[in-house]
Amino acid sequence: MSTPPSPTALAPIRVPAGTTALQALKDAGVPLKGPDGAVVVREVTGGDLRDLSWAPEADAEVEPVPAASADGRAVIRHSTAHVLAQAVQELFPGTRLGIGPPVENGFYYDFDPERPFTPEDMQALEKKMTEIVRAGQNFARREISDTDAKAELAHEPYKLELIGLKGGGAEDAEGASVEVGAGQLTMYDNLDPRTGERVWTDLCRGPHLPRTNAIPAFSLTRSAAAYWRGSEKNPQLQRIYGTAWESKDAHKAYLEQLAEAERRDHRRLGAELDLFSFPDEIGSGLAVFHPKGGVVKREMEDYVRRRHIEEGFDYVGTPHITKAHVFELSGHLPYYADTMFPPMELENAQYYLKAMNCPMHNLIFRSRGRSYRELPLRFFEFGSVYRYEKSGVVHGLTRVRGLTQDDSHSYVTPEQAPGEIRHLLAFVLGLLRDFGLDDYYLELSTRGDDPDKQNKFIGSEAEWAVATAVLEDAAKETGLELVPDPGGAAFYGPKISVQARDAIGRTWQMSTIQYDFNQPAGFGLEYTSADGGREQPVMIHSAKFGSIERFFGVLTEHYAGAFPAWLAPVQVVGIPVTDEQVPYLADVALKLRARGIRVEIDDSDDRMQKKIRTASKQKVPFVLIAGATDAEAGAVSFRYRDGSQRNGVPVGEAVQQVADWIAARHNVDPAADPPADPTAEVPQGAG
RNA sequence: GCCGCCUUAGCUCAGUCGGUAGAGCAUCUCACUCGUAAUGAGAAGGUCGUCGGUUCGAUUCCGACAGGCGGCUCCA
Repeated sequence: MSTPPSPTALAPIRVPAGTTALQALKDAGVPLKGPDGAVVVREVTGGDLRDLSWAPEADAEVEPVPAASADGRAVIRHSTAHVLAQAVQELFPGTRLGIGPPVENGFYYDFDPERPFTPEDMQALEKKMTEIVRAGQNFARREISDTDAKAELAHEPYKLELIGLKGGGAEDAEGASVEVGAGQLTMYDNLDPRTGERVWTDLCRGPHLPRTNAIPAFSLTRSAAAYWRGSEKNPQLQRIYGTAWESKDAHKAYLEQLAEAERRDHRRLGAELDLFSFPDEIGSGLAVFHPKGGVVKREMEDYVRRRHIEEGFDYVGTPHITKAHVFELSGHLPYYADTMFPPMELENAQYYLKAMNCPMHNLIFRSRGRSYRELPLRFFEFGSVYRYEKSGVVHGLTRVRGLTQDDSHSYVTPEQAPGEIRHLLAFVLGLLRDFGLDDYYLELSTRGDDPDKQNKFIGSEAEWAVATAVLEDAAKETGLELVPDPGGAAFYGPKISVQARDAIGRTWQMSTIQYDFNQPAGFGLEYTSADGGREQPVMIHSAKFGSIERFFGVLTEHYAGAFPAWLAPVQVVGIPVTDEQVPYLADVALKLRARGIRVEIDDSDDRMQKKIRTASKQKVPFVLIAGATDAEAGAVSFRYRDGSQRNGVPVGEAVQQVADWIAARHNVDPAADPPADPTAEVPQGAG
């Protein structure tokens, strides 16, 4: 009698003809029990996910996939999406089906219902889904000819469209391949476990769990509209999102992660911590920074200004509005006129609020003759730009209509470009580390090869190839993960962007470095080379924070408002045990201020416990408490942000400790240990 | 921009099946002087997002607009 192999480390199993994969696994002694032990299988020979109800016609090899893996979760989620669709069609007969793929952390299914779903509908659907899951219906795979499928799906126009796209390079449609695949069409029937009767059916390439009751845990999360096949030109369907996991614990952990993300939401923390707001009177997407947010912003700006000067940048300044002509020269206007604030007419000229700074820097470059000896020439400024983001996309500080870029442009000879890009990459990565973001990867955005998108890009194919190679080489040298982003380049050139993962595993696009050979041509930029000839420089755009506002928002969420001491709006709060100690603490505060430390004394009428609570809710890094005992001893008592304490610290030592911790940036911050993300996983595709 | 939902005090929210509103926190006042996350009492605070319509009467019903939220599309 052999020990049943573990599902995670099992050799391929032979499935004899005429046997189901399920039976073969049972015969091989693979444990197939209860929802938490759900096992799914993969056909090794085809490299394609298949399901347990599949009966191969000839010998085939299958291997189990652990439920707690990306593949296993995809199967669970896709099966749950089917259950959702079944529930929708039972409760809302006549609803047409779109597609229902697994996505990161869950799944969705698109529907064309009589009317949009309400929150009450969602509850009813979740209940119906639970019934279907409990019923333990079998998912049965059935191969079908195109003709038969079309007949069977005559009442499902969207499915018919998918069949029409089959094999014709239709994998572009988000998730469409999940439904139809490339060759043989398959239908999945849900069978009543007692009667074997078909209760529901859907066009799908699979794979699925063996039975609906192999879905361990799921819930519906939200509903929203989505364009059919992802195009604005198509009608909108109603999309229902849900999540499904291999165990109740994993499901719970995910829901807790969502709650944690909500607690960290910078829009909520911005109000709670009095950092910034968005007055309606000013307009959507236009932030104002309050004094406390102003401190954080100023620390960020001071840091990045100092670093640019250290790295050899020249600090320049340019106006907020300009005649249209500069954006014609730069080539931006045809692409972005719609997303810029509309022009102002003045004295027969059109003035635009600037939406980017590069053209202005080009004019500084062009203001006099330039020599190769000056290169690399590096301009930097905090450039405020205004972009008319569509109303539906404005989001807190991360997507605004008025923003400040820490924008720089390096003008270099083509030979200097690789070195400059390496230099910029090192600069950017060091900056992110100093702000506590040390988990990141790079994305290389190129023009790609989608023929529909090529007219967006200017410049020759050869120039693009050179630019892309330079960026790619520099990116590879960092040793960081490099993810391709075909089609994602700027119209004037390819770019590298740094994607940083925050404390709870979400990724944010931060800094960008862009290689541009087009604007120097448009502006007629040139320098005199060593042999007296005229050469065209390459310009390299880079923004380290990207936008100050956006970086601020991401930092707020990364730290959940508990900024490292050097960034904290208030670094120290002094709390007297009784009013008697106010003058004593005021004296301590003077010593701290002399070291440039931001300190406040809470001399309100509240009790000290309340003051501690207030300081704690404001996420102040250091609370210094002084009572009669401390005052007599010339000491203070620390209460750190994590709740730990250190009593009776001599004032001189206390001041030094605070100063040291601030100088050390994030590394020694007592609250710099955010909870680990239990559900992090590699993002997965829709198929 | 598109679809859906939402907008009541500074904040978080009750409430009015159409007869102009209430709590907690915050604020202010007074008392309390207290050793590591909420002392007590009192006061003040709202033309119920804006404009229009229906109605004897609209915060409530309808419409438009503004702003917000969740997605989609977009993101130089």
